[in-house]
Amino acid sequence: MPELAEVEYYRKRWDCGRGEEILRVQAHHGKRVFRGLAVAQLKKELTGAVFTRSEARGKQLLFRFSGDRWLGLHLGMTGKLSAAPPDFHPGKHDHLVLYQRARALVFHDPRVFGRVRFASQSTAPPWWESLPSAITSREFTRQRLASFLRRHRKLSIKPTLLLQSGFPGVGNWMADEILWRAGLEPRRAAGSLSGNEVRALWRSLRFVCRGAMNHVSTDFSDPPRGWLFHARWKPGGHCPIHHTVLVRESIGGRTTAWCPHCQRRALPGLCF
DNA sequence: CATCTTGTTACGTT
DNA sequence: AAACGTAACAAGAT
Repeated sequence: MPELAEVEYYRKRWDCGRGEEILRVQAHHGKRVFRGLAVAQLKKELTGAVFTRSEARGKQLLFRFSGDRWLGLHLGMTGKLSAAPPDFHPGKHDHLVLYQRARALVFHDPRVFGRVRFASQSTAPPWWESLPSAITSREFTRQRLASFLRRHRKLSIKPTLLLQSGFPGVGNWMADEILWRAGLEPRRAAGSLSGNEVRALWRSLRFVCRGAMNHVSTDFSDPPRGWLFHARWKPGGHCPIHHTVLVRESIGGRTTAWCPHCQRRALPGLCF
């Protein structure tokens, strides 16, 4: 479930524990979220460490602790972070719990597609450092977008937007929202976009990412009225602009909702 | 009960 | 060598 803004929302759920020591770590070796990880070492090295700060990049989360300890989290499809009272008893899907004096920091993930990483080193771990720059950053230029689309020219634009190496944080609902606003058919090949269409896509990417961060990341409220978000999951949902019935189909293996009126090749697009 | 899912990755093919 | 398409992973909702 969590995309860009939801991930940022969950990151902040642990902010209340900043500056405080981890007294005890609850983690069960063998749970899927710990795949490839030495859980005993994580427990040992995080115990006694002070949680200092955290950051989100796309769907990736990195929590820093004193003593050069780094905890990486990915929330997968159903992951959530929360702060609970210090006497919290973990349930079946509470895979990692960091106990502090005043609270418990909980990582909960029923579907177990999420992932925990851990590193003990003076600089941020390599997997973090090599993440692409944010869509809302200065580095995300139209030229960079165009070259990414060229590299994946045979792939439909919808699954292209889901590639985290190019569009960090974009998930299924954001991709549909972005294409709708850019006026692009989701099945178009990434390499088939004209200059104007690339420009529209770039603007739409920035608009949707900024909007999602502003509206969703602080309190998990829904995006504003008029966003496709509100219509896309209802069968028979209507385009917020033209009230056309949305098409729902699987594209690149994911359910896609789109407006056959707005998202047509002959139209200039830009339903802002 | 069958089918669906807002994410990623492994694997075989192009 | 890269890019591409598909299946697989798991559990809960409908």
